[in-house]
Amino acid sequence: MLANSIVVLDFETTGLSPAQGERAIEIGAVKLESGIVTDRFQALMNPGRRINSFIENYTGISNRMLAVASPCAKVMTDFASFIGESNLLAHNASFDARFLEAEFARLGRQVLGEFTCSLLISRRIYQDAPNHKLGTLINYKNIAADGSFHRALFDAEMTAELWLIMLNDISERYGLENIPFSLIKQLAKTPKAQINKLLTNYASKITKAV
DNA sequence: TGCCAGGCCCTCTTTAGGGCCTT
Repeated sequence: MLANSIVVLDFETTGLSPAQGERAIEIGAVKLESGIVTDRFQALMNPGRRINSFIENYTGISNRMLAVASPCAKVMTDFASFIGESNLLAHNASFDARFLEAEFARLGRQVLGEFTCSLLISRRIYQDAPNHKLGTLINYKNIAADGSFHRALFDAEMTAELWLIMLNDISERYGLENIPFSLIKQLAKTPKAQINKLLTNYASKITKAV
């Protein structure tokens, strides 16, 4: 079903915009290879300043926890080794991509893999869902959730499970055995009204090729 | 708590506005 590997990641941060000086405070990620979780990464990181009470309440991450965490530079250096040149996935990837790029830029690094977004795919595949928040989609697809949302590793794990189910649903709906990353990239930017045509045509080409 | 930002996406659109998502 999923031929290539991908790293599913999630950041907890001090706010919404690295351009406004916000920093990462936790990174969580799982590595998927052929649809199986083969590795995990989780670390809190000290942003060098206190976080506000909203972020403490929202994430459950306290200033006391961050005071004893490694600095962002150490954690992000380790994370760069973890992801290597893997392609990347996140729920609302534009948010996580901005923070990954910003934290890497502080280290003189660049993101090597390509991002895709489970939010954009879910809006196309699950048009009847109540909304497309991660937690809502987990309930919508009856995925067991035994943990705390808004913690990085748990959200990454949930995004990965949702991702595999989305790929499976696409596979079943259109009779596809493999869904290459290139098709996912195309799917994420195709208007909703053209999704059926895109996937039907792709399935037709695959069938003819076989 | 919900504004800050930014990209996507819909519509009462495209010379724009506002909701959805992420923390």
